[in-house]
Amino acid sequence: MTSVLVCDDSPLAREALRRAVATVPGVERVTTAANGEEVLRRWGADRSDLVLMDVRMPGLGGVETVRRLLSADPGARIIMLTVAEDLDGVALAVAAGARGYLHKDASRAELRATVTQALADPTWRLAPRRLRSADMGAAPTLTAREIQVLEGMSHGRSNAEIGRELFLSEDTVKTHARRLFKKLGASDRAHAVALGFRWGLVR
Amino acid sequence: MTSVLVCDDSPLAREALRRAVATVPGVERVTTAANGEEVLRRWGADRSDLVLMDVRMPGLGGVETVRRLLSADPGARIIMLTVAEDLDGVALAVAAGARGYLHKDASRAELRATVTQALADPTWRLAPRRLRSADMGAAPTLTAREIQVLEGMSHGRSNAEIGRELFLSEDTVKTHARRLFKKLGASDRAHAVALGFRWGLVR
DNA sequence: ACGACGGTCACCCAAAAGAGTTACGGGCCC
DNA sequence: GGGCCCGTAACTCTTTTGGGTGACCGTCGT
Repeated sequence: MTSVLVCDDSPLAREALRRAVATVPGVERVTTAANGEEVLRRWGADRSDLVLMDVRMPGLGGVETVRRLLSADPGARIIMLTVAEDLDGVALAVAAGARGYLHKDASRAELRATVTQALADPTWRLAPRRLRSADMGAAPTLTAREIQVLEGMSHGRSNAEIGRELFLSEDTVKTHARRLFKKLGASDRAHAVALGFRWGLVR
Repeated sequence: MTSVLVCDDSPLAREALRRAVATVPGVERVTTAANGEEVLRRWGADRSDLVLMDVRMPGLGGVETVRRLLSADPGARIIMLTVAEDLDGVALAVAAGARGYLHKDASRAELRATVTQALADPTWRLAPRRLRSADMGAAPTLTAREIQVLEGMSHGRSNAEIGRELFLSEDTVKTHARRLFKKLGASDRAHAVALGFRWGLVR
């Protein structure tokens, strides 16, 4: 009987997650909880094979819940859910023993792939090197050039100035800019800079 | 009654800090806060002799919290906590009036020594010249409106979109934008967003 | 009562940005 | 050898931005 426990304080997110997880092949039961306390209570009576849990929750936070759950049951498999702003929390949760994490913007396919993998392989863990705060979650991978251009933007330089600085034509800078916008999902340079900060790509 | 206030958004780090600080000779009480807002709220009712605060926090950033705390109470003694990557943030916080900083991987002995020193000598400051890299004096004060506009920019919205969102004309948004650029010393919106992140004005 | 400041809006104008498209050479991986 | 990605560059065209300026109305403090 393969069962998964989904925990999120938002009823909407919880329900969406429940439905998504229920479509994963092999999953026979999905239970839900609204907070860390409920997860721990439920765990006493009924252990699931996998727990999906939001990092940020009222009351017992996600990290603290991971700690307690693992001290009660060292074999528990936990995947954290997170939003971009929460990189520190994810790092702590993984340090505390969570197996991996999913960005809340992850596609349904991504979620299903991760859950499938975690269920199939009880030893599965996210490769630790991917947990550097800079490329956590669905962190887009920018090339060195793109990061240089993004940094130029974050210092208030125009495309022409960035070009002079990097010995490139302005047109080339604009090409890099367009590509990095696309990768980051940014609508303009201000947005790109903000996302760069949020992803830890620039400082 | 010597008391210390510890502020970190991560419960794990907060608790570890609390325990470490509690072992410092002379410290009789350690209170905790999870974010900048809580520090400010708590400060109204109950002033501690020393504040240890993370630079990076959700909500009010560490730098902005330092500014507000000191404008409420110029005598407040604040030590910033940081990870290695955050040197600019530390420099800004110290420029804003924090007395010094501690690396998060500082040994417990180092932490205790620094806390002891800060408590013993109310005038203690980290040698300021060591932190000049990003120094630019006083932190800019943006109005609520200006911060709203800056936030809009950080989410990739155009001036017209920000206007619709805030029920303002585009021209008014542009006026706010021009003014906040001036205050921040920004050359364009991307630069303004970057400075907003560096000052802890937005996230 | 006066001035400073903040919020609102408008107009003009030049510069910059961004989207779309094409193109070519160099690595790198199957 | 054929993709695929990266870096480079150019072209056109539309939209947006940013600077300058002026103006009116509140509020707050002196």
